[in-house]
Amino acid sequence: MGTRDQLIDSTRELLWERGYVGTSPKAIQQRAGAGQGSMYHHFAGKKELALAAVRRSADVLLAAADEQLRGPGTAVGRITSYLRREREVLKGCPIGRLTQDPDIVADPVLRAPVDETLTRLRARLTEVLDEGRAAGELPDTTDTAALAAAIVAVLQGGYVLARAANTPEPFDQAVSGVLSLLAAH
Amino acid sequence: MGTRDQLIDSTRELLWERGYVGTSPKAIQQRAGAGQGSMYHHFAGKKELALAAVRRSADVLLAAADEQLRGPGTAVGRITSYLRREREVLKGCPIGRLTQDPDIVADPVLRAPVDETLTRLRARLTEVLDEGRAAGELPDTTDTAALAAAIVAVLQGGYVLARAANTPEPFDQAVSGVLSLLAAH
DNA sequence: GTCTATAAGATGATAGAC
DNA sequence: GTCTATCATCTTATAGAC
Repeated sequence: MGTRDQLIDSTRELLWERGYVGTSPKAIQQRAGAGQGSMYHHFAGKKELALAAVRRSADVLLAAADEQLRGPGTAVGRITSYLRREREVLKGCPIGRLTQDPDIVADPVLRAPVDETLTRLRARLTEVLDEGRAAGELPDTTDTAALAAAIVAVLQGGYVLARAANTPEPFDQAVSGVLSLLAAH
Repeated sequence: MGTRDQLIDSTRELLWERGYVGTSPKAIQQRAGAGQGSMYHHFAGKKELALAAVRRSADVLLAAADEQLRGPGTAVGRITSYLRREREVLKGCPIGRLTQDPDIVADPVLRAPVDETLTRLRARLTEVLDEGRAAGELPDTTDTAALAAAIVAVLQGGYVLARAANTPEPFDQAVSGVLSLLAAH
């Protein structure tokens, strides 16, 4: 792996752990084992590097979601697999966490990939729910877009509760809560 | 209002807008209209001031939740009122957002009031759901603690989706999604 | 209680040698 | 491509006058 990729990966880790405001170019360089000159040769600055890192993390997130959502099984079964998949709950969501970063949200260029990722994730879940509704798993009256938003929100909010409590328990509870509602629907 | 209270209120605003890492003592002083000497006279430093600010915001949040949750009406009706209450969605949750702050989560003293607030909120919702279950609004088999976690998670995650999209729409969708599941339950 | 002065270290880059 | 200065500014205080 080249120095450029090392820099991107180190930035991805640090953005996940500390956010944009909490991540300094120096910290990125140290983790990547690169000097200042090297970093500023490959990237114009912190912002450009963050953009590359966020885009890569977004690709990874959507690919991981596809693994369960595009798999075999019923719609509700695939969504259950997705929600129950193993996660590093206490680390939170590498994309969702960026919405709490003032410098990310205030900058249209940095916010764009965050927005696009979560919007696509909701769209993908909506598709799965549409299939489930067509197959009779869900009532004809189901608002699939709203349900998709609720499911993604439970994930994102579950991370928040788990990090507050310093245990994955409330995340698991939230997932169980929404799944039992879904099953009874 | 005294200088001390001004400092706390300015810190509350800045923690909400920029988080702990993104908030400097200097910014607090400027917003409060106080000098350095004044701030360090009233508080030992940034951490102590943040602790006072978080505790006050926590009190406000729980009192606001009680307004709908302890009001009249059925359990599901009160929860609907709570979820549909007017909110500054794009600003996010002043307590929940702190879970994305590495210096907050890493410090047991700073994390404690965040944990306590969200835990109490879930407990309060669990009580309301227990009443609803006893009154026959919900099935006897309902796991009220899990449902409470899901409801709080939808709020916290709804904020995340709204901030990513820069519009309250996905927040409202997520709330609608969970409420329609709850109604059909 | 509030003010100004001072300070060691971090931040986010730029410049130019190699 | 990578390295080592260098730099202006910000950060988080402490010290002591008023």
